[in-house]
Amino acid sequence: MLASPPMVYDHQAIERRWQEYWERNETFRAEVDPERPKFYVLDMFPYPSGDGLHVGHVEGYTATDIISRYKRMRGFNVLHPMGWDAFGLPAERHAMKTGVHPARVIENASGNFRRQLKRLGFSYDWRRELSTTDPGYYHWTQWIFLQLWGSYYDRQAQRARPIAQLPIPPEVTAAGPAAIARYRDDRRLAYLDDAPVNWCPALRVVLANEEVAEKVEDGYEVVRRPMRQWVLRITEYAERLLADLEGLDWPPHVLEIQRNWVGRSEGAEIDFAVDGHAGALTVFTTRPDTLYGATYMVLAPEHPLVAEITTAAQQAEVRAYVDRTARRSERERQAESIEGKKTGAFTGAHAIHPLSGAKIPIWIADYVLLGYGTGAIMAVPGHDERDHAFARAMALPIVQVVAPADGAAVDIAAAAFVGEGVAVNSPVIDGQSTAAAKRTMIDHLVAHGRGRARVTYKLRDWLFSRQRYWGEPFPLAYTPAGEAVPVPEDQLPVLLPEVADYDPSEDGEPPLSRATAWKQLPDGSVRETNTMPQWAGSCWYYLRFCDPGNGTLPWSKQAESYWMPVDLYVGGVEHAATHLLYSRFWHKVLFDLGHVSEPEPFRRLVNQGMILGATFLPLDRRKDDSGKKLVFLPAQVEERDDPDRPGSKRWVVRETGEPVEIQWDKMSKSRGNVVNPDEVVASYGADSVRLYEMFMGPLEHSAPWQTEGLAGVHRFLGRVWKLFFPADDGSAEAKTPRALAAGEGTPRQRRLLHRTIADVTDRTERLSFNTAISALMVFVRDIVAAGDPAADPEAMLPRGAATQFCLLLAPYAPHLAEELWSVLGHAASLAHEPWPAADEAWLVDDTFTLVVQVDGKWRAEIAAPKSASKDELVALARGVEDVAKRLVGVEPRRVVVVPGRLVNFVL
RNA sequence: GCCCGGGUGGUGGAACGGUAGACACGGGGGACUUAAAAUCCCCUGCGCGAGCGUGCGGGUUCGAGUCCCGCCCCGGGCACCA
Repeated sequence: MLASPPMVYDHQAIERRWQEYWERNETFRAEVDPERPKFYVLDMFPYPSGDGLHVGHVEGYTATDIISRYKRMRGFNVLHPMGWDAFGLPAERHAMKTGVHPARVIENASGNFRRQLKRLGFSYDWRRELSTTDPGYYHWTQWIFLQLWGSYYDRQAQRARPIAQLPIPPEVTAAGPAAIARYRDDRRLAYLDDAPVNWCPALRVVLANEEVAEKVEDGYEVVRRPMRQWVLRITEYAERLLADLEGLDWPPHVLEIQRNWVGRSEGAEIDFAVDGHAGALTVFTTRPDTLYGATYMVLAPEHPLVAEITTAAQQAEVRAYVDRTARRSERERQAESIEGKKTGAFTGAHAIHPLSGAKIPIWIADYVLLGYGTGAIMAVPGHDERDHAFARAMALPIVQVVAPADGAAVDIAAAAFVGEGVAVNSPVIDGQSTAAAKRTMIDHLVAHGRGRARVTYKLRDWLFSRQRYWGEPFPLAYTPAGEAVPVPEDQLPVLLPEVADYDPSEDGEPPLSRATAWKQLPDGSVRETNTMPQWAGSCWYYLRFCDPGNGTLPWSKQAESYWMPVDLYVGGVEHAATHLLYSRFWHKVLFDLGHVSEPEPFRRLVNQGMILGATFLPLDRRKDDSGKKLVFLPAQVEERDDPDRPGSKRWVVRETGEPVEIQWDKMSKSRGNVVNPDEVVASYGADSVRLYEMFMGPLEHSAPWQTEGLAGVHRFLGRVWKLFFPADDGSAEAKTPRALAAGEGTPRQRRLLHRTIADVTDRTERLSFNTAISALMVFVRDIVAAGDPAADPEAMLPRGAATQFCLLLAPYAPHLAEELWSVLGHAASLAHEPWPAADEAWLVDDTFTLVVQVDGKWRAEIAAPKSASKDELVALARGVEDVAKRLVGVEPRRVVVVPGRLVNFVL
């Protein structure tokens, strides 16, 4: 239970007063102002869940709020908005359970979030609040979808263009309008595809590749099944999504995830003739230098050539294998095969080796994936582990074509040699290093028309439709002939209709398909009944924040070019492969089409760490009756003296006295270890919560939530208060503030003040909030000396120092800072006051602490004048008794003098 | 397996190549109080000590937590992607 700490000052009243003041005065209202430099600080906007905020959310929001407030005081025009990513499954599932419309669910939840955020004093411009579920918002989500649908990728120019500019080949034109339409549809950035998708039967929804891992981790089954779905051609942007990471100030970790996800690899395409058939079988390989080692070919079982080339004798076997593969889940397929258990079937057909002319058998096997490269490989068992395993299983020949550069012998029959080395048994490239051999081989293939250099990517196109209710409707309908036709822009938005039942059918028929009146259009066409995934709304919300009220455009050119890009974006790392990739993709499409002015949306990205919550485990880790691990929640335990170790405490279960061990985990409702900010704000105050979350450690680090730490910063704020009201004992007369000395105080006080200004400024810039707070603590500890103010000016608080301290404190503890600012006699908020400037003259002392070392070991420290020459410093150092003693009878080989730092005698 | 981070007191964490451990929590002692709470002050890396100390072993340097090489461990990402 949260015990209320003693109250040094009335934080509740102060917080209420200033939150009302800010709201009434629209203190944080942001408007485009070309005269002033802008700064755009963005939080990853939350999904407004019914559980409300927990203290984990608050960490990132506090960081962005500190920067927002700081930048305002530095003269920047700051855009700092907040909104709701409110489409998605949880609201819909809640609706299914309770019958409450998802829109109501979201309205309640976002109202609660808004209240909680305001209570923490965050300086959002609430006039810009938006929800992705608002028709005025998803109007433009639909509009962007139509931009994608209405564009193709010009590979020559490496950019998207309107589909009307797509050159139509004469033979297509000759074939008539239907052929032209099909030609265009095949090239649009949004297209319909029948390919197998990731279907989650329990959730009754398809998943994007990026989402599969997470759902599987959550225990859901995901199977592949063919469905006709909208897909976005993100793969066209693979190279740019990769290359443009270069200029971004993002955490290395996130850059790595994105690079991995795009998965670029360089290699070659090689054409193999198929014996007895026209046309070629093209493979992709990253090791064209091993071409002479290809002893067989493998096609993915789904490869279109399989049916064509399989011989009569092999038909039955091949068909059985293809069926078997289709029925097994991706996971089943992979699990066995990765262990080295390779399966496959021989097609009976043979390929002609493009260099040796040898006939090599063509197999099918599920270790080759249709979706990557060309869906076919040349198998080089000598130098690829997977091919090696397969060759051994099927008794296929293994030959060596690469040898280790150091001449070591390798047993190619026992294991593949996958390293680089020197080409052997390869007439065209014998003796060449792997790198050179790759180049030579590609040149050779090009010269003979048998291949070409090629880059492939792991990134797949983005599956974009969902069989759910609570999402954006697609702005498209199908004519009776089955042609997809866009809803005219002037008829947007396509509103989400009311339905009786939110559940899709078992086979994936979306709930909107039962909204018959809605889906049936007067002209006989039928609306698309899938909806967009939750990512759609979050792909561009940062753009809408620039101009949220615009009723005629998604954003004005003026607002976009002024505010964008986002200067600082703070959020969780869990969006590294999804949201951040998707929105970069959309942004680039919008850039190509001239709707935005820069190719990347987020200049700087920071991932805040997790705040961990406590649960308690019995020492024997026993399970409860239902077989689950037994855990105790913070409310069930308390700290008591440990009888085994006097003087220290341990955690015990309150009722039984059983000792338990503390365990820190990510906060989650199901674990029961969530800390609600409302509770801690009520007892310690918003400023304490903000300060504590920042003081826990670097923003990127995860850290455990500990009430003792919260009490620590709470005490600090109490000391700040007592700096201004030293006698405050709650009585009325004590409410008079401390008498202030004029000016900035004694030299010592001035040095401390300007040191504090310099440190807090530098550390805030570096987002090193924990150390900035520590500088504030040092100031409060040292600014006023103990003693009699009448006799000792050091015991007075100088007005100048008090004033500037308020400003330094303001980004961190804005309520208290505003209150003290007004105590100092200011009528208006300090939110737009200029940030204090450190006076260089007070940063440099006229003396400094000179460290004297002998042989690099610390021996003494003495005060030395800053102005002293090197020789004078050495003389001073030699004068130190302990040093002189050590130098008796020895002349140092060398004397190192670092002015302002140290003297080191090297013997 | 490959690729990124990271290993500093009892704890969270500080340290432009220049006094390792700022600041805070926890712990110990004291002041105030009839008493307690709250508050304030002092001590608190290890070692009785010379000294020793930033995961381990080398190296560069007058000087290394920081730079280089080789390991170990922890966290994360990717992985049948040819």
